[in-house]
Amino acid sequence: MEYNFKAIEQKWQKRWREEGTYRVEVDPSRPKFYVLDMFPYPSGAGLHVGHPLGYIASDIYSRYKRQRGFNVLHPMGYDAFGLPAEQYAIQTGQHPAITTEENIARYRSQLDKIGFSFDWEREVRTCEPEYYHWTQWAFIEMFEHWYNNKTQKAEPISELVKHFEEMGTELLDAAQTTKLDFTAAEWCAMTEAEREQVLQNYRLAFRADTMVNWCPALGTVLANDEVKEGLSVRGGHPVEQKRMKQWLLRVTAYAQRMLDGLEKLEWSESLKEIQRNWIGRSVGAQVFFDVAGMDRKLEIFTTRPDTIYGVTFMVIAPEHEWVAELTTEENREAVEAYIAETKRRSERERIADTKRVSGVKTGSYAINPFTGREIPIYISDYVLSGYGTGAIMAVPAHDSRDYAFARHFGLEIIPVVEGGNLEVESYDAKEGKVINSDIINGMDVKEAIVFMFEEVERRGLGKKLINYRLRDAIFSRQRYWGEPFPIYYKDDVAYALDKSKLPLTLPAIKDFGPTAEGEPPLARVSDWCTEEGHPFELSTMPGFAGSSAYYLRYMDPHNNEGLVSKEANDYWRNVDLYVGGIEHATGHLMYSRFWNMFLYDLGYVCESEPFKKLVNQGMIQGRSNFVYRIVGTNKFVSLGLKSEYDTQEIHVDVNIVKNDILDLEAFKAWRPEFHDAEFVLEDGKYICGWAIEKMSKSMFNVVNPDYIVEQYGADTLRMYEMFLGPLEQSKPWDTNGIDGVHKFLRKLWGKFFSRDGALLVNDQKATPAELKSLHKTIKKISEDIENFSFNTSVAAFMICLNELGDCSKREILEPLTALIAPFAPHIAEELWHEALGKTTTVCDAEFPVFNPEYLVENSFEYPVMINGKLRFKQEYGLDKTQDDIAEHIVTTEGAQKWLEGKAPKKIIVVKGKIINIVM
RNA sequence: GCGGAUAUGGUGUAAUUGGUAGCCACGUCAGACUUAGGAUCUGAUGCCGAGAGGCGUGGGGGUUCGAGUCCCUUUAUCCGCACCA
Repeated sequence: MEYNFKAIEQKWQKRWREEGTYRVEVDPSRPKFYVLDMFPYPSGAGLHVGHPLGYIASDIYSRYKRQRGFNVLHPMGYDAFGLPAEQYAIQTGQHPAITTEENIARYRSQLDKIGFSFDWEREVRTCEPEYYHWTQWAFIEMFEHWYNNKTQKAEPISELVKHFEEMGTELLDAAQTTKLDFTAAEWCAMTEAEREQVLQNYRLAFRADTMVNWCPALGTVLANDEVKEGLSVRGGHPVEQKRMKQWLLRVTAYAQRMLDGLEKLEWSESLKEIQRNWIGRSVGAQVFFDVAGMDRKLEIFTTRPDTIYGVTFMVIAPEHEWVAELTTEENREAVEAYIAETKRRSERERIADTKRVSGVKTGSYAINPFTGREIPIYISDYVLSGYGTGAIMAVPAHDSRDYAFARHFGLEIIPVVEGGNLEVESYDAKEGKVINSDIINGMDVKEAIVFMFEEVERRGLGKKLINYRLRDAIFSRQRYWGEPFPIYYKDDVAYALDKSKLPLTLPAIKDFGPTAEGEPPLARVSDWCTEEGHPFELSTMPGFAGSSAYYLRYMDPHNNEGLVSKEANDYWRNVDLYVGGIEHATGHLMYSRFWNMFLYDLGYVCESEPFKKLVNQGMIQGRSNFVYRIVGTNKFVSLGLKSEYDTQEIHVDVNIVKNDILDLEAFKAWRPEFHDAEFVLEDGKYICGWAIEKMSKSMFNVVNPDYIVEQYGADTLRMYEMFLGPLEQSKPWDTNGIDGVHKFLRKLWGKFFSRDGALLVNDQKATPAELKSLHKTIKKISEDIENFSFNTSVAAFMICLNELGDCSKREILEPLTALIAPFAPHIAEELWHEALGKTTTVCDAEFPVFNPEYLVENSFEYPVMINGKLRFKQEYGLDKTQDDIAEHIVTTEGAQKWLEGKAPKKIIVVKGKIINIVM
């Protein structure tokens, strides 16, 4: 009987579905384990062979944990709001809900073929009102809370209002947009609109008039992580800076906690480093500089107060609020021209020529608080308005940008740390002896930094301060296909909708582009307002809104009372293993942590971090194939002969190429223009060229998992994807080689059934060699799964089978079947029932336990002296006297000690020769 | 510029964590069975060399009895951040 994967896989997928094999419920009697994949955005192109890589790995792990006795939560759903469906809608008029629905159906059928152990009854879709109800709910909660830096947690806005009523801003330490100062009396005198204006300065979800990333091509604003090098991540359109009134999330409030939280997480060091850089904490000092002839103090931020004696000028950002005041009459024209030019330049241009030095004098002077000297104040766009205070003290001797600026404008350069060659470049002195600096002369830099932090405070010039690079997340999008904001306006004052009115459902529309006035699509909906006629917010939420708390919803997906019940959350807690791409490092993974910490503060969830362990699977690239057409003909020349002709390289569909050999008939049938193609062959074959490229339709290198399942079966696909290489590594997909894995599964089958279908499984006793082979494999597989080293697992299975030869003993095959079940569940299930006669699912078969006794002879033992002879590691047949050993000893010292009767720690034997004795 | 990662046969990779480099596959070659082979099975296969033997983990240096593994240095590729004061 042949291994009929098609029949087997269909049979078991159907049974699993009918019997609800993968359904899970809260069960306090068993330990839980939560394995999560980053849910996909269902694009129109469907899944390619790269998408399931992570799903397969997590599925293996889930099945393994289940076999180890854990109650495993392993859900799947769809991140269904987003730009592509909407762009498609704008072009075709097709409602995004419909395309999304179709795409989801396609994804589902593709996923089902691979045999995942998902509990589909817990499926969530972010675009469904029952789901986004809780996205909107969380937004209202954020709107109704502020962050108290003193208690380090979110607190209700009502508490803040009480504080204002009692003492104004006195003693308040809150996360805020700008620092406000008012008394209780002033607060009480404010109108409702004025108060709301003030509160927006503290709310965790708030509306503010700020500089935002505006993408004209997409017609929307974007968050920082959605912009890369001045271009939108999606689509690669130019992005410009624009001042707009937008909704934001005050993620900066949680900057320190998000930074600290990283310590406890089992994430890759590189991913943690990306988040650390993104948060960008830096410890420095705020220092106030007097402005000559003005009752003004210019505030700057510096991490190097020790270099203050080397400050010879100051620079403020063109957007700095005091530009107009600091500019003197004779410089006004130049300053205004410079600011106009800065505004005109796009973000991309600015990034492109960071080398260019530009700036103008304001005409004002500041006074160096330590030297008392007057120093000029400049405006330049190398100082960013968004970081620190938008003003810097320039130390040209020890900062490359200040140096370039000083050189360009002929400003004085005073070295304050020994070393470097200031004729050529600045000297970034992180250590060394301080010079030209009065009170700190002779100190080491490190010492001087500490001293100066204190000195600045002592002299009342400023204080120690921590700055973060992290920005608040811009949360509104001028688009249609997203969650509506549960916000309405009365006289332009924002109010949150009552939570009992949720969900606020997205109205159906026909035209998905912006209005003629440039308003978001929702402006077209005439009755987009409350019952009282107050207009709703027109923009919708960004993609990351729906994905920020989906892992919580899976715990309790059908709950209509809350996001997740306390009971479900107390049991499932948080995600034990999260598998997904590293591209979400500064987006989804930051927002999710923020969102979760906020809900944690409010007591809705019991864990402060959402994802305990995270594994980043690599990207699967495409492997393209080429044919070479002789220019001007319809004749194609094989790779090895192409240098003899003038040829043109053409991408050819990889699905009609096997092992780089072109299927000539399939090629002719592929496209009409190749119908009459002729070929120049080598050895009767047409060999194609190849290259590693991104997997995409236009390169004809997309491999559909459906096709692989059709040809080889899901179990082969699963094992081959793992066999391809280490999970974390990016690698090209290459269908060549899949035969090896497929052959292995057929061999496995052949252990249970003969070709004519006879059952080979017998009850003979296993030999020590067979048991050794089995237990070596059990040990290896257990370790590999825990380490996510699935590629070596597959190799271990192959070795085991090779070693077992034609052994068909139940004693060996039964544990082997349970061992391979996480990897190849269909064939394992079939063998489990049909060959081993089991009646329960292999998914619940106990994972075989490693018994070291079977491996004893293989272990490294310490040598034992018996009658003057060394008994040691029988495998090498050693039976040596002390003298024999002395001859082979490389370290005389080791030999000496050994001969003196001391016990060696380890004896190193290579090719039967002792090469070392470690004492 | 800063930070992180990677580099091993024709290809994907492995190496008990400092101990016989190349496991397991793909590919290639040879053989068997076949009308046939893009099927199946068996064997060989790092490179040079007829052989003995020599050389081999991007390059150079070091530590060590012993280095793919540790240290220094250098090159290449990939990724992240980037006028962040």
